[in-house]
Amino acid sequence: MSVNLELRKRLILNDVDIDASKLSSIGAIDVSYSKHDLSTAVTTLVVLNDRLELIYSHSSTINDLTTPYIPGFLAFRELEYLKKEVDLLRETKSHLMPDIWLVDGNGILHRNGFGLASHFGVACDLVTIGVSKNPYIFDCSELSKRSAKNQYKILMKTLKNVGDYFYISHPIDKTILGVGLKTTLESTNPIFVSIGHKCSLNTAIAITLKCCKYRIPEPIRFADSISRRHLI
DNA sequence: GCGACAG
DNA sequence: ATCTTGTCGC
Repeated sequence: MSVNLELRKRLILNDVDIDASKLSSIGAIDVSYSKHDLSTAVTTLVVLNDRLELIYSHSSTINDLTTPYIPGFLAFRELEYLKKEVDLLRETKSHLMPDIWLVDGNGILHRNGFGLASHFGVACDLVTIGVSKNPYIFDCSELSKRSAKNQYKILMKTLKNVGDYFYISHPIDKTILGVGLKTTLESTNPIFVSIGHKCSLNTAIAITLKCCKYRIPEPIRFADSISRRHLI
């Protein structure tokens, strides 16, 4: 908990050294879990070039997973594994270090304004964007949760073209935390994009869109499918 | 007590 | 997250 607060002080919410028009590479990391063996998981780091082609991947098996997943505390479970993969890349293939990272989880679109993508960005000093497939629900009571879900349903119907989005604000202070973004013409459900670290929301949206051939951005799709394959 | 809640 | 199954479309 004290670690989180120390990291949070260093969070940066605007573009730092990022020129979306001349991105050379983009990275992603994903963790897949075994259903049969609760202590086993696989972490996969991928690097894609500016044409969204896979140019590097590395996977590590976790055999002693003990931390459970608790909603709102994803970073508590996954951060150490993401950090390990980045440290390894820095040691062995530093010339492949991506300009920007997509993280499977939210950035500031979070109860404490500091989700996994932000933790990861600050802890490793990387430019990160948070991407999640499901809406983050702030509300606690069943009643307000249901109304929040209904709100999302209504907002989803307003998305018509690729690149359309709706803002998601903090339920109390109303600050903008992220967007629900339509990434392909075919997809009914948006993805949820937020600032991770050292990146503005507009840049996060633009880069995420550039990465989408399908609903889920290519870097995350690659990391997800490779880590899942390693698990078998 | 049980299920739901980014993954 | 994980599992299954089926269905549609290229």
